[in-house]
Amino acid sequence: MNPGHAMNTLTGAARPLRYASDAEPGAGRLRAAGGASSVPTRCSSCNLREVCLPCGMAATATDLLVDEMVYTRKRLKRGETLFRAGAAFDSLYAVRSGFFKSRTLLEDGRDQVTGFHMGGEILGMDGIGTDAHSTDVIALEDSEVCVIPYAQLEAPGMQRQLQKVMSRALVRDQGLMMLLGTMRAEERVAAFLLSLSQRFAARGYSATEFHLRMTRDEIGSYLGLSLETVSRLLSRLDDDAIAVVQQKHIRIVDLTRLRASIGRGAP
Amino acid sequence: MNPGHAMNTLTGAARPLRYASDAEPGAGRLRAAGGASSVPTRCSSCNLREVCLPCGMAATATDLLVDEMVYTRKRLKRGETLFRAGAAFDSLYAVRSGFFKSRTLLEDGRDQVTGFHMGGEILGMDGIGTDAHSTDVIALEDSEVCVIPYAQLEAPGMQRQLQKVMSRALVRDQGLMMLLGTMRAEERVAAFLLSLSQRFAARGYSATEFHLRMTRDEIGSYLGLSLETVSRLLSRLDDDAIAVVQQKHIRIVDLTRLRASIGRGAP
DNA sequence: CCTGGTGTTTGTCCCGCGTCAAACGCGCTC
DNA sequence: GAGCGCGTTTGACGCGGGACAAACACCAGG
Repeated sequence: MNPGHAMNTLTGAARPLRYASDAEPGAGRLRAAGGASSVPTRCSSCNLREVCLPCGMAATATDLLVDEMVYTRKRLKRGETLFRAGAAFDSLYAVRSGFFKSRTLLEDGRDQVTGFHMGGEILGMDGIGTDAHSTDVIALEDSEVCVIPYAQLEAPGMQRQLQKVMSRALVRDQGLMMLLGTMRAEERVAAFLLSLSQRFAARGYSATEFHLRMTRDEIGSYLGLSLETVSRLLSRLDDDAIAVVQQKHIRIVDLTRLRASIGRGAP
Repeated sequence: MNPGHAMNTLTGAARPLRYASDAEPGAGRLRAAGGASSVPTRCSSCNLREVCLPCGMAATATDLLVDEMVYTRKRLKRGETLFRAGAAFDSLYAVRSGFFKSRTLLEDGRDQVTGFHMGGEILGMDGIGTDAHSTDVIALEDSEVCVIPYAQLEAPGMQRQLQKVMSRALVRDQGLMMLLGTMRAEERVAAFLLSLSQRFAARGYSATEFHLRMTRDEIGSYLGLSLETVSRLLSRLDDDAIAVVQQKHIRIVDLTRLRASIGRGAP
């Protein structure tokens, strides 16, 4: 249908540019419920090691290194802030459990949700360049993170790994820019659901049935739409029997048609 | 006017999140015309060292290191491609002279310009995570880049430096997301011009008078607008005596009002 | 010089989505 | 259980900006 190389989907259909997933290809199913222990965490025994920062390192070379990595944890309750824009940067954070949003603000008061983050993803990379964070990160449910002091990230293997994670974040952002720049409202909502679906699947949860942790307002902000439009389009997906939408509970019924609703086309 | 911390401008007015600038704060004026020599380039004698990747390293520690860094160059003519989405990643590129656009495509044929790049900026970081590029990068005028083989980037200082550059790119993208997600057409065009203005200024060119290297279509794609809307709004800036617009030549007459046109407000 | 191609400007139309408004449902606390 | 508040849904309306179209400016080549 198009000359160039087939590339870059937000739909979960094909190649790279899976715009909202830091999860690695090879990441199988794994229960990510989060144990009860409150001792410092050892990477080698973490159930997220396949999707987290050290991911790939084991295969690479320094398995021992991963074994020895131990981080302190931090718990956050729903609504609490992990860090704020302007705050001094000193650590990265790996999400162990829970769900976060990140948010950027313009000085005139407008703000936008720039990402939603779940288990295994790395937060705080926006602070590396300037030694200060440029976003707020807020827990959308009770959550737990590993604190990774940046000064401690010296193993050369880790450096490479972090660069990979950052690079993937860049590619993810390009996907979001595509979404905001070229997609119509209906497509944005579909792409959003498909992205969540993929990411839940990569973490061992159902790809077709899940709970939204964020409000319509937050979805709208993320997608560059009003909350009413988001609500309307979710209702339409329900009407069209593509998904069952009951408040924050989503069940995708017809994944094929959901994917299809992205590639061009008026209702 | 707003509770939170004053942050994140796209306007050149204040703090971080200068959304389209990889240039460093301390980067003074420097003529970036590009010498005539065709020998391999030594970083220590490059006129872009203050805005390029090694920037900050000299101050940091390993000045010798920078002295010894030598890279091969590559020339591109207007319209030529530096790399394509899907191509194997092996090098980063530092822009020595000229002007580039990067572009992402969706498999249904839609594409979007995701960035414009000028002297001192680093291209190709999208490939680090997956060992393959996810964007096309194309020269908008005759240009020259330094080729930096990724495998060669091993000095720990360089690793840190690259992380900083990548982090800043992440923050820059957040700025673009804000633009695409929350700004009205008029604001987008203003923010775009202000961003260019800053970046030219950081490189020693005039902040108020410059040539656009890209077409209206490319600007529109970047800003999530149609080319007609871009044209109309540039005409309006001219009518309102905020800028003189003659084809691709821009002269900003009233920087204050241009900045003001971003913070909320109907025409 | 004229001619064709590409990029830009400007006009007209109209629809997608933002805005305003009202009613509803769920989960609090008391 | 009653009352309240936040989040969601649905409707009505209007406008910003996309789509289409036509005329114009600039440049290269014959």
